[in-house]
Amino acid sequence: MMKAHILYVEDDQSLSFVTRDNLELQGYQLTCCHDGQEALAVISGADFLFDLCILDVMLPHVDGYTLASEIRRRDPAVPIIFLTAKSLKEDRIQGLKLGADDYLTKPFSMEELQLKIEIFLRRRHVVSDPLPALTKLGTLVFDHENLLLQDARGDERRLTQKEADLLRYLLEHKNQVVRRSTILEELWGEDDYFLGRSLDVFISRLRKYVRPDNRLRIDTIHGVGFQLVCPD
Amino acid sequence: MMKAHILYVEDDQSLSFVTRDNLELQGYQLTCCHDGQEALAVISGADFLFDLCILDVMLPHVDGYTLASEIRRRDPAVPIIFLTAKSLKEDRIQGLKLGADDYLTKPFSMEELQLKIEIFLRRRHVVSDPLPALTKLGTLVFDHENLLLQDARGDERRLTQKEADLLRYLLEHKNQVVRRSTILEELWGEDDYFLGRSLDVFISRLRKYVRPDNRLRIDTIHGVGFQLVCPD
DNA sequence: CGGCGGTGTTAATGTGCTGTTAACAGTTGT
DNA sequence: ACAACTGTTAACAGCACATTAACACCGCCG
Repeated sequence: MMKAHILYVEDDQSLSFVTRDNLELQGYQLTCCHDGQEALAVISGADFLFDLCILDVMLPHVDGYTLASEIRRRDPAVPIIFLTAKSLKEDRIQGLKLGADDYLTKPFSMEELQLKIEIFLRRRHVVSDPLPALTKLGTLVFDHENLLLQDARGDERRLTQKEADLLRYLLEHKNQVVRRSTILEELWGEDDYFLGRSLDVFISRLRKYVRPDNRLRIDTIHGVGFQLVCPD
Repeated sequence: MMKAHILYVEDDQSLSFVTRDNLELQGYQLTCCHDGQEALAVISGADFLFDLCILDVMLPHVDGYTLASEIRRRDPAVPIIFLTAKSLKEDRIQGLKLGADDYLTKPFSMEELQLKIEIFLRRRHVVSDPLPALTKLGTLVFDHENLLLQDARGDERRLTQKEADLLRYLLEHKNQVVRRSTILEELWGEDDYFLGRSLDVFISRLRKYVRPDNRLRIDTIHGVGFQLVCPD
């Protein structure tokens, strides 16, 4: 299985250092941030979805709760563990309501953190997924189930079924050349001149939709078909 | 949708009563035991798997830890929440190592327990939402059991069974796109043109009913279905 | 370089899907 | 039998979307 990718947001540098060391030693791939804004930028800019987030509640600029709901907006399923100095019941409840999956009170033991991380990661691929299957497309988040395409700023665009199907098809064959005729057979069921022109119209629209991430392109392979080009 | 089946093992009868009442009100199906042996018998005898287990650590005859590993032997994936009087770090860590997924220290608040239950059930998708008799829908209160919808001013509207079923279905999938065909299959049992038009009539009515709260919308996803949009 | 077929893009078009109201039919209770 | 209530069908208006049209452009072939 892939190394689990963990986002860790903590403004206390010395604690952050220790924790990072420990978790990396456990074989996790860590991305550390020191304030909420940085974290948001990292999430928006990443080409992948994190497997788990560990957030300090007290952060400069953007507090942990706000950060958590921003993260949830982009990936409703990712487990979030809050770190907090307070251990008041009301704070815990507030945090759980706002989307935390678990709570750890500072000072915490590394062992306990590791155990809690394992608990959530263990379940990561067991999920039978009625939660929308989200796909990262560069910095965009594509939700085929809900026909939604979200850009790095969090703006959502609603797609039609055909648009979503075509985008998914290209995504399933990203960085590969797909033939016009294959797409038409696959998504339209037949292949004639006019449906071909229809396909062109759709490609044109998708190009507009993916423009927010300028590393994404849909290349034309003249006389053959198209190729969705994207990093990773 | 299936009610979530929860095993609750607790030897303190008065606490057990309160908790049971609360959780059943939330729409969970509870099986209560008062010691470890009874719990083991129940698990062995049941012809279904529990969706979640809540175990007191201090139990007569068989302690919570032993019980937990027995449960795990039968169902390695079921989430287990421990209830404990102690809140020592060593105890928590010990518990987590032995297969607990979360820990709650007595005395605990019912709200926190409910939230923690939800966190684990959500991930298993046993129930995307438990179906409490009363559900808040923005400022409205929806009582599916009694077919009542109450607005912010306290005015009550009586719903028909189908209206209530449809509203509940949308609520169970709020902020998700639900397909016409799925709704029809689920609530009407079949999917043809006329039933589809019937569905439109019902959606039209529900739109009227939820208008008192202008943050609530039922969006049409052309050619696909509907989406109940509501805050939180 | 010149032509032709393939493609990009925008706008117009028409079909099918949806919103809504009202009539209708079936059921229940009186 | 009647009234009240519920779900379905009808009818018509309105809209969204896939398709078609139109025109500009490009790249490959001679």
